[in-house]
Amino acid sequence: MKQRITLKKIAKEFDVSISTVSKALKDSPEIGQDLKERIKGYAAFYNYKPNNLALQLRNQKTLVIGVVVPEIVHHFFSTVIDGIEDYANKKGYNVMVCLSNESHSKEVQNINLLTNGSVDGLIVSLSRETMEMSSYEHFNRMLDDGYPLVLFDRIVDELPCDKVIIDDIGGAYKAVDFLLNKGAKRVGLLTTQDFVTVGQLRKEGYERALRHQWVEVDDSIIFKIDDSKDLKEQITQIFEMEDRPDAILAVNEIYAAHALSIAHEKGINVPEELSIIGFTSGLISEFTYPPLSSVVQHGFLIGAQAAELLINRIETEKKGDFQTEVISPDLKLRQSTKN
Amino acid sequence: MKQRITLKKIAKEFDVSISTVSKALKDSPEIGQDLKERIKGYAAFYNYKPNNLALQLRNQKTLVIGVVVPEIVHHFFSTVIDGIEDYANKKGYNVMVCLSNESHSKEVQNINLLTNGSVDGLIVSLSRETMEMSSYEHFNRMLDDGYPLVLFDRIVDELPCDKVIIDDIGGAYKAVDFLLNKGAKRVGLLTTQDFVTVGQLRKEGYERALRHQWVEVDDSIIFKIDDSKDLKEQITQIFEMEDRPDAILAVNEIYAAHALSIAHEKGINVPEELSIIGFTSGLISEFTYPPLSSVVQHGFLIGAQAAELLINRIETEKKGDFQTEVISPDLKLRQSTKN
DNA sequence: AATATCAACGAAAACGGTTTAGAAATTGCA
DNA sequence: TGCAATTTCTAAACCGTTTTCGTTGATATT
Repeated sequence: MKQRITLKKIAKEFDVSISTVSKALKDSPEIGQDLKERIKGYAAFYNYKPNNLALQLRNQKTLVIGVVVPEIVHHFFSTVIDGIEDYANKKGYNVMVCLSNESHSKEVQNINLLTNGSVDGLIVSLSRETMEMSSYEHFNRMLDDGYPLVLFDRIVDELPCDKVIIDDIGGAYKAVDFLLNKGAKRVGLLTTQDFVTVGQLRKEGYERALRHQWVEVDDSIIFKIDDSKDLKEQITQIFEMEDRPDAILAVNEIYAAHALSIAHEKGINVPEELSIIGFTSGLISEFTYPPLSSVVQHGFLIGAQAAELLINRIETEKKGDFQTEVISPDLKLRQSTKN
Repeated sequence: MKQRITLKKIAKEFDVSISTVSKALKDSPEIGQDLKERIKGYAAFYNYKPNNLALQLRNQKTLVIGVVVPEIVHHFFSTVIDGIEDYANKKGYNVMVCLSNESHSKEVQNINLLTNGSVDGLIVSLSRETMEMSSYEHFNRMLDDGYPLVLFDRIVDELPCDKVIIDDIGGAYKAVDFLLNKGAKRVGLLTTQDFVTVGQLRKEGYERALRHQWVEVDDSIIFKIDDSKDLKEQITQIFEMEDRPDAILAVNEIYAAHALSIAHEKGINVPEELSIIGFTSGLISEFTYPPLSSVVQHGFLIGAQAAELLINRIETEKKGDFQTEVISPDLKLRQSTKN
């Protein structure tokens, strides 16, 4: 790194003190007009920019917010980051992104690193491992240190902080309610293993919608995918059962898209014989055949909301009285349902 | 922000000097055993962590690399960032991501901000506006300041720095060559307007492959999409011409997916009557019907390569002798082509 | 007894900036 | 001429850390 120009160097050049230069560049009335202008000219010529680290150290704030997400190659998370960036930038903040890759230790490492002074606060979505282990000491440490924290999507009740979540129950309810209203008799659920919170909540919404219309919940058409096994194979079994569903709610886009393509292979007509709705976060649903009706999550909004909560905490230094914002998903109807 | 514990506070507590505390915590042999242990215990109890800003200021390095991309909600870019993160983390660096949103002024702002001391170097993919304006002074400034720069994908010859690009010509060549070998007689090109570099290069590869097999280039089946107009409408026209192509190379995933679904609507069989290959960067191609054969770009590799080049520059402080790494895309065959 | 060695710690500079309090030098005014 | 007021600048503290170079006081060496 070539030596950048500093106040000290300018001071030496003009044989004045560093503080004089500092004031001259800030156009302080304390400094004489001619000297001010000569200094400014010199600084402009050498493209002087104050060193951020020095400022951050002195001001005890960085105007940076840290973001830790399980992965970035995922439409939902990148949309959220987009929302965070947008709001943060408007407020003069920058964003530092770290990935946990679903690993607990990497998450701990990232949190510790960022809370060494590099940021003013953190927005986090928990890694899968962290949730499975229920191990949150790293967060307690940073909260102890006085760093504000906002959790989104993958949250946990134990941590005292602001949160932003999707109304998963409501989203699933909306979808199933819609399917029933369009005449579906046997609505199946294509979901994850039980320990995934999101899966639990969407199942809850699914069941509520059924009960609300006096339909009995039938566990034989609730399919829990094991991510460690072959996805296609597991989904295929759904269509090979004797009394198969006439509608399916899938808790994510990939499951929905696979269900659709396998139905296609089996010669099952969508949406005539089978309706499909998936939770979506990406672009896949638009381009399947037929395009998938979906429960769309507003990632951008979630990010913006999280950033707003965080920056409020940072700037007001208010502790306690934490809130949980709930963002409602919408039903986007395409052609995989009878509309 | 609650006041974090510092060396100074520990020093006051034990009534010793700051340097003594610093040395004690680093287990220096200069400090007596008992004092060392008492200080360490105290520090551990209060969860002491050295302030990063202070370290960065003193060491004149941040171990942070800045990334500026046009957008993050785009599978290609997020994959690249993933690759950058991966390599950078292995080398002990962290990543700060900023978005230009395709805007020149925002890009300038980001570059200026990051090169105020916050990072050790930058990885950038140019915004559309910057390319259209051919205005690169902000990069020249940062290069003048001695900051290393690596450009990827959206690059420009004028800037003296390392670069990482995709072999667009080769990718298009591979695809068209394959189509011809499988018996296609009229291979059309679905591309962007002329000013997009990527479009130009892929067209070049397309033409080379044709000429290499002694097929004449026919401008009437080179379709240049105008992004400001309706996409579907423009693509529909392709299938309404008298002598329509029997194969299409699309320069991106969206064009390819739309071409596929419109062909479907028109009752054109894929791949029997029409083969389609698209350049891809996302997940769409996997889930269309039929799944799209694609030219896949290795975003992760590109990111890792860019990070490697940058970190080398940072650590060796070598100037000049810049290299351009070319990453070759591969042909991923699915069912939209006769295989 | 004078000197060298050593263990254990402190002072101060350095990184690059801001800011408060104060000091010269100049001016204004009686 | 004398004093206050003003203009214009400097010194120094501060943010938190590392590191070089002392400085003690005690013990070992001759």
